[in-house]
Amino acid sequence: MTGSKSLLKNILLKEGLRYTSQRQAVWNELESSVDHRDAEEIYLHLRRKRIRISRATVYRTIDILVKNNLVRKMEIGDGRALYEARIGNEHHDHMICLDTGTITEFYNEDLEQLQEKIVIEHGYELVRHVHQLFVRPLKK
Amino acid sequence: MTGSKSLLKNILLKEGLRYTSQRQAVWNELESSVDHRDAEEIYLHLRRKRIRISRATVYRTIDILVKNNLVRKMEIGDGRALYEARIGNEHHDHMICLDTGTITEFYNEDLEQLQEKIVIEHGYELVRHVHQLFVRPLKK
DNA sequence: TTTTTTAATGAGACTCATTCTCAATATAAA
DNA sequence: TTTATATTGAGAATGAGTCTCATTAAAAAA
Repeated sequence: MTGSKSLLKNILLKEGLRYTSQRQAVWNELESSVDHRDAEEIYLHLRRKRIRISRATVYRTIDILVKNNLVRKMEIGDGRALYEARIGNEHHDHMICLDTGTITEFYNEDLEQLQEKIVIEHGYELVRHVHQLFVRPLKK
Repeated sequence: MTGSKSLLKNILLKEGLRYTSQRQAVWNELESSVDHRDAEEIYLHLRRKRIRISRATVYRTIDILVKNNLVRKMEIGDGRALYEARIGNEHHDHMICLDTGTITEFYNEDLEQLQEKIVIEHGYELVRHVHQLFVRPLKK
């Protein structure tokens, strides 16, 4: 059994859910891609590969993966949500180029610590955060 | 003519748009509230006050206000967009309590500067950003 | 002022991502 | 195997937001 297969199986087990080929297919799809994909793309790509799956199942599976931290959900304000596997993928935030749509990942330790500090000063603990920088190329 | 009335008029003038009672009503509604409201709330509140307006006009007016920096749009991931007037309201980001839904505004100069720095290091300039901290009350 | 021009509005149809329903199917426990 | 029940698929439903187009109302022109 491959690593990714047992990873998914363990999570489904922990959640008391059944292991199905559809759930594995969605996870494979996300895990094997470095891009940020939306649900429809995942659905279409699986169908193109002759995998029998419905949109509903794609959405339902993504929910499970997100709740179990295998996948991160991001919304960039155009109505759709994009997803990326967290596996082999350190925490990072996103920079979105308004000219080209290019998404660049960034990570800054000072920023992370500053967030923690701000939250604690307000009497809270940080659960998660959304940090998106909408940018344009610097013209020289 | 009150300040807020001439403010709106000036913006509509600049944009080559007409001044209407509906546009004024939407702006009044946003400007007089400190809360973060969604379009439906604004629509219902105006209707309750016997103001003749349609949902379409509420959305169309909010777009104008957002484009002209009178109003800030924020999406917290539940599908709706929330709006707040920028007037008498310094730039800030949001901390959203997952237990109570309470939205706390925060501002931190170091954070702002760090963002600018990160973006420049990647060869971009910052146009706008979304920074939301999802939190829970600290238990002692 | 009154008329004319044309932008804005309202009602409801439409879109699009996502969620729901429920009969059929497949998993895994017995 | 059989049984109990979780999962699936197809398509209906939802809900925020957008679009259409006939009607109305600003404001420019007369």
